[in-house]
Amino acid sequence: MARQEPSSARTPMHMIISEKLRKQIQNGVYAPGDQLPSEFDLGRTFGVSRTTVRRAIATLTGLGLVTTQQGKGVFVKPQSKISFSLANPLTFFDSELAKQGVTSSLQTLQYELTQPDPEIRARLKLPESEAMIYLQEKLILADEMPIAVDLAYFPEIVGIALKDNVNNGFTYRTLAISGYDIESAEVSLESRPASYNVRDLLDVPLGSPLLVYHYLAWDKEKVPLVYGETISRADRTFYSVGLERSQLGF
Amino acid sequence: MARQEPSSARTPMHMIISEKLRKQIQNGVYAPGDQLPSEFDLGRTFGVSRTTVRRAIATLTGLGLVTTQQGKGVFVKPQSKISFSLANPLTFFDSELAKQGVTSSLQTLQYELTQPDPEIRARLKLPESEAMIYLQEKLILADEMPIAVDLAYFPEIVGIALKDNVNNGFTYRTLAISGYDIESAEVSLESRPASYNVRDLLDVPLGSPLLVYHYLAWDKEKVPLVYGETISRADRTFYSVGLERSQLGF
DNA sequence: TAGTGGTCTAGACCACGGC
DNA sequence: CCGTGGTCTAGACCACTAC
Repeated sequence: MARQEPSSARTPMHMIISEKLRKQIQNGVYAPGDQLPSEFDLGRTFGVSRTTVRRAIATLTGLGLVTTQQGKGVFVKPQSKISFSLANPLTFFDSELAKQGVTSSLQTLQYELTQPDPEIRARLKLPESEAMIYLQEKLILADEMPIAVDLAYFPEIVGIALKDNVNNGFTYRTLAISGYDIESAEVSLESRPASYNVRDLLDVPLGSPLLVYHYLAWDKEKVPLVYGETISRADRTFYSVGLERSQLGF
Repeated sequence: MARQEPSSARTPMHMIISEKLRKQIQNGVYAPGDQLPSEFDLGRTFGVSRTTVRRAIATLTGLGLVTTQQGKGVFVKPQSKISFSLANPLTFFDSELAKQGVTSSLQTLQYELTQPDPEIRARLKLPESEAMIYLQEKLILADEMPIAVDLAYFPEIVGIALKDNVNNGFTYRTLAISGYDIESAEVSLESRPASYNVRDLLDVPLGSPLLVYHYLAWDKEKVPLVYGETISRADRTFYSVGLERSQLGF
């Protein structure tokens, strides 16, 4: 039942197909928002089974070029990205996004006292193993679409003070209002594939790349005030910052 | 020929299988470096076809948890990441990586005069459309394995001055030696899926996440000295930086 | 030579969207 | 209702690795 050409061409058919479609998308043959031919049609035009076409489409999905919608078809994805500030991505994020022509909003999903993971406890330098923390979970929307989730962990004392201001503005600003002044911070950025938890919140396929911004902030006495992670869709966001001579590493 | 249970369970078999394996990997049932059962065996134990097993394995590959090796098997990937400095990732990168217990080296793939893309020309603010630039392409190795590619674009005058020092140290330091002092810079970070070009250089599967670090540096007169991109394997690297109060956005 | 993953087929049923 | 993508099968051949 299986048939395979004498492998005159070394490159597999699914790759030939995905490359052809990729170039057509890049060259504007299919514009953002356009629908690709159906899997059945593609199979007929390339003379391959539907399985092979699906393999090619899966590649394009992995490259972030198309999305599939059951019952409708395969569509070319728009590509624009939103900029976050690396020095402080989420303070004033609303005005910053407005500058980029994007309407934004915040949604606090939860704010609760809970027991921290050992890892979180270590980062916040909490000595006792029974110490509790406040967890704030927020959803960041741009143009009505969720683009990021923020998880912030506060030591209990800090968290109590924040309680009333939780819905105003954002982390660093909220801290300042409550009388906690940040003196320094350590931030880092990594990329991670989407797992099941965030997949639903951010409406992305499993395994698609996410940007994870970690932040740890201290007061004058080097006491940790907050640790957090902002998890954003890598296909919709990037981080940037300007650096002066004194800040460069030489 | 096709058989499908009455869909008592709503979740597809390939997802059940990938989730089961994912949890086993997370719980250490399969440690880093371990080999998973063969596709044939997994199909037998789960009572599904090999195609379905392969679909599950593809998910795990997308999550960065396993790698497949033709003729050998499926293996659990080790997970450690190397830190780059965000303020200046590639100056002194050797000593920085040594601190992390990693031996590193640099390999200049090419250094040549060429005609820039319109995008590069715009970033370097080159007025004439016939202006040429120097392109430096470098491979960064950690523990003998390629983890990043760096593409640096220099205006012609700058590039000539650099010619003799190209193999010493790295971009910013090389510039300083040649008498070009950087006064300020704008850097940004994004994540992008691996395309065919970098796939071979970095030895990663197509579509796996990459971190892309963009840098644009100017002298005192705000004349661009270099624009570049450092493209690194997201499963092997992250970026971090310390910030003082004055640098925070408030 | 045996065992592994990589590619591919022809056909089935299911779930969803829109007419 | 039909057309779309989502899931799945049983079996084939190829390419690579190891013994």
